Amino acid sequence: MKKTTRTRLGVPTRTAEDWEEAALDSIAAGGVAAVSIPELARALEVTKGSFYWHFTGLDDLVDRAIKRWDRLDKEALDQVRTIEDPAERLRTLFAEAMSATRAQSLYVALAVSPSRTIAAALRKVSSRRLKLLADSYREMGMTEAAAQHQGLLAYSAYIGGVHLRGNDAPWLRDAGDMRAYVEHARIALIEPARKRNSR
Amino acid sequence: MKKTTRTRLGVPTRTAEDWEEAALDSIAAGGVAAVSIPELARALEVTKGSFYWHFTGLDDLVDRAIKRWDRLDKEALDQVRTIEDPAERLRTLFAEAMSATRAQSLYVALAVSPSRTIAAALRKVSSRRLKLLADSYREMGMTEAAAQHQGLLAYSAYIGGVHLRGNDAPWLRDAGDMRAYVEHARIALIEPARKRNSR
DNA sequence: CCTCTTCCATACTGATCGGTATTGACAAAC
DNA sequence: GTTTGTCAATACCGATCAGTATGGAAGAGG
Repeated sequence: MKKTTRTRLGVPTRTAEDWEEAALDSIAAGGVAAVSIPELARALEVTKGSFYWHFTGLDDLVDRAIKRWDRLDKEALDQVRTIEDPAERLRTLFAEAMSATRAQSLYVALAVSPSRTIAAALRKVSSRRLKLLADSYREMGMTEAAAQHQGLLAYSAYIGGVHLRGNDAPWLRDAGDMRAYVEHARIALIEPARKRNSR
Repeated sequence: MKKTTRTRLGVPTRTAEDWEEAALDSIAAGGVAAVSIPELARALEVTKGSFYWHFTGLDDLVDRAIKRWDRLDKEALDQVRTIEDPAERLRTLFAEAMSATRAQSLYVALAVSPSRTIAAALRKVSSRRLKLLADSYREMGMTEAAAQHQGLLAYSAYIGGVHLRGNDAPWLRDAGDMRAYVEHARIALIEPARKRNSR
């Protein structure tokens, strides 16, 4: 037993993380504009009284939720970073993009936000992923410039893959076709970097 | 002199197209949730009284605005379709993605909408672009399956490119670097299709 | 058992939105 | 000049939102 969670009438009390998680769900579903305190309160089965105990206001919630997303993304990326073979690492990253997790939906949802702070957080996450991609290509023997560009291209394909999975698109519905496509993408985006110093 | 536009106190009266255009601007800037009748009215320098003369309600406006976007996208694509060389056609498409027009921003903004009708419109536009891409690759000698997958990959890079340009990202700020990247993408996404029947 | 802290409920305010109804001003047609 | 149709201003309604203020119930610690 670790930290004993506080309870109230049997059920555990809501934490700030609960609100942040609910906010991230809302953002992923309908964008930052869709985050509504009463709606989140209904989802958490509490009232606004709880919210304003944990947060100073809506901006506070959004900020901390995005910081949380940033942290989760970093952890997921650090996990991928442990894969030593750069080619396998790249393949894992791309396959992850086609799995359509909430983290991916969050990215596209935040991409259309006019907020400056959100745009900054987005740049931070993008930079991290771009760096991992470029590093991987560099490890495979590409020159600095080529690795940068190839990283940008792979990242574009990554984001585009998230889009393709969204909106229950009719493409790649079949699991076999999906595997074939991922293999196609691997050949197109990873294979050319093998044993080739530049382009 | 073509159709004499109606005027009022010297200034021309607002048309439904004016409202649709303003709505598309709002959608591109902040998503469908950002479309607000009072705000659009302020931008057009009229009041809601004008809006409800042209439209039955907010849904009506959004529907017709998206139909307009669909039409504009089709026209832009038909223009590209006139390019006879498939390789040059593909290069034009990709360069267009990196120009970050409003049409591109609209795509990503609509991608996070939970609406069914918007998702349907998005699939329609995507299918059209995917078809053009796959057709181009097929013309270059790729097999049906390879052309499909390569079209998906190019489309992903296309969408990702729009993302990269958005949010005033720090990548590819320099015009020279941008050209170098587009060239890199061309080599990676178009060149492999030359004189190769399959993959 | 008593007290203090934690967490939430309730009740309010002001602002904004979508939508309706009504009226009014201007332009064009006659 | 009169009429008719087009477009917009104004006023209003109900709903929903962010935010505040305050009271209260339950758990934790003594």
